[in-house]
Amino acid sequence: MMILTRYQACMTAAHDIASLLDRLSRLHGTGRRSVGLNPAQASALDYLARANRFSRTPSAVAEYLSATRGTVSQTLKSLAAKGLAEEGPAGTDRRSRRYDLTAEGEALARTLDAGGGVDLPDHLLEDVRNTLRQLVMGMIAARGGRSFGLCRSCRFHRNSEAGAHCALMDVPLRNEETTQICQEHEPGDCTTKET
Amino acid sequence: MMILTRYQACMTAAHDIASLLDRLSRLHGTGRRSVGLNPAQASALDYLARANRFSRTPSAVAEYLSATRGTVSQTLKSLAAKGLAEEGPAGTDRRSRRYDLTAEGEALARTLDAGGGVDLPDHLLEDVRNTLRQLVMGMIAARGGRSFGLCRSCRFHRNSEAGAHCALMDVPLRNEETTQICQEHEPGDCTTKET
DNA sequence: TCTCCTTAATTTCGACTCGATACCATATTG
DNA sequence: CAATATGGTATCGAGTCGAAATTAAGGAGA
Repeated sequence: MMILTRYQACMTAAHDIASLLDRLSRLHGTGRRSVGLNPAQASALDYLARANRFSRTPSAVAEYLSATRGTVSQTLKSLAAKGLAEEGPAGTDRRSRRYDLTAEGEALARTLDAGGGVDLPDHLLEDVRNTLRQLVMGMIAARGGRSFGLCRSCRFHRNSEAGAHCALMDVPLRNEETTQICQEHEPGDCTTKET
Repeated sequence: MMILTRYQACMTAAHDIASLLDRLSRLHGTGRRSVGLNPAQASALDYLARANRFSRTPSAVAEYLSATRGTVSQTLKSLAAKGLAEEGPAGTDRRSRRYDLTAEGEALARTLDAGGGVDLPDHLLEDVRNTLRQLVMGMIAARGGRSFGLCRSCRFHRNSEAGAHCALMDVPLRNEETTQICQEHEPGDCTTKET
């Protein structure tokens, strides 16, 4: 029984993982087809619900979802058409747009929680989460993408007595913003593993 | 820092996992767009390369990939048109078809190995594989799907001095068949964790 | 200020996926 | 021998996606 670990020459661990990811992608994708949103819209909605105000532009969504800006543009427009998001200017650059979720959008985003269909004992959920996180980070790093981590784990994050502060944008941060996704995130001093 | 494990009320581990799966799906999907095959064809090719002779029917592929028979029918036809697979009868039921990979198909399937873009140290790969396997099995079980495990881990698998044997189909098994995917697989006596 | 270059976003187009539906051929059951 | 179930296929429409072209705005340098 011990010889089983390499039971077949052509079945490497990497290949096996690729196959599992494949199946996982399909299971996950077909599971989400229920709330009136298609998978792309659901993904964008979920991201918008978790990203901070600097990171809700079409370009940021596109990079997060590994899609093109053109594709994402359509998706965001359709979310706006459904009344789930609102388009507006982002900052002083007048080319840049930002999509904020409406109240309905926020509500719908919360209902997507249970959609995963993951049904495992609690202690395994943590393992799964950490493993998936490592895997995502590895794949991101391999193709030179951004980490899209939480603001507070960023190397530009400062915490003074006046409150949180971003040293890159040089702006003060509201408290809840420090636990949102930021497109400018760069893995920091590792005081926390919630990247 | 210890309070971080539940840093935001709305961010459960299950939701976080769903989001990670989402991103993973997209990273994985966009990575495979290279060998002249589209993602669906690559998935089917990989499955055909690993499934035993009872499990290479359109219906089996459809259930494995969580797709409809209609969709899979197209995919398999296109693989045949490219000379990567051959269609033929499956067993005595004259409705049933079976797709076998050609030599070119086998060769191409092997080149898909490195496609995952997973770049992690070896000892982590095993962890990742096992975690993903558990996750897939959990999701399958939650929706009543089949496990599609390896023949030799099935509860119908018998091993006599005459060779391997399937107690469900009541047929003898060639040696290499015991390490292939079977659509009739039901998790067995757990003598091995390679399900 | 006037170019040249870059970047953000959108639009359009074609290839493709996918699910739904209807349909055909072949078992299987009563 | 019906009635029903099952494996597979064809077709259609909605939607995804990437590529390429376009528009608009910012920035750099002469």
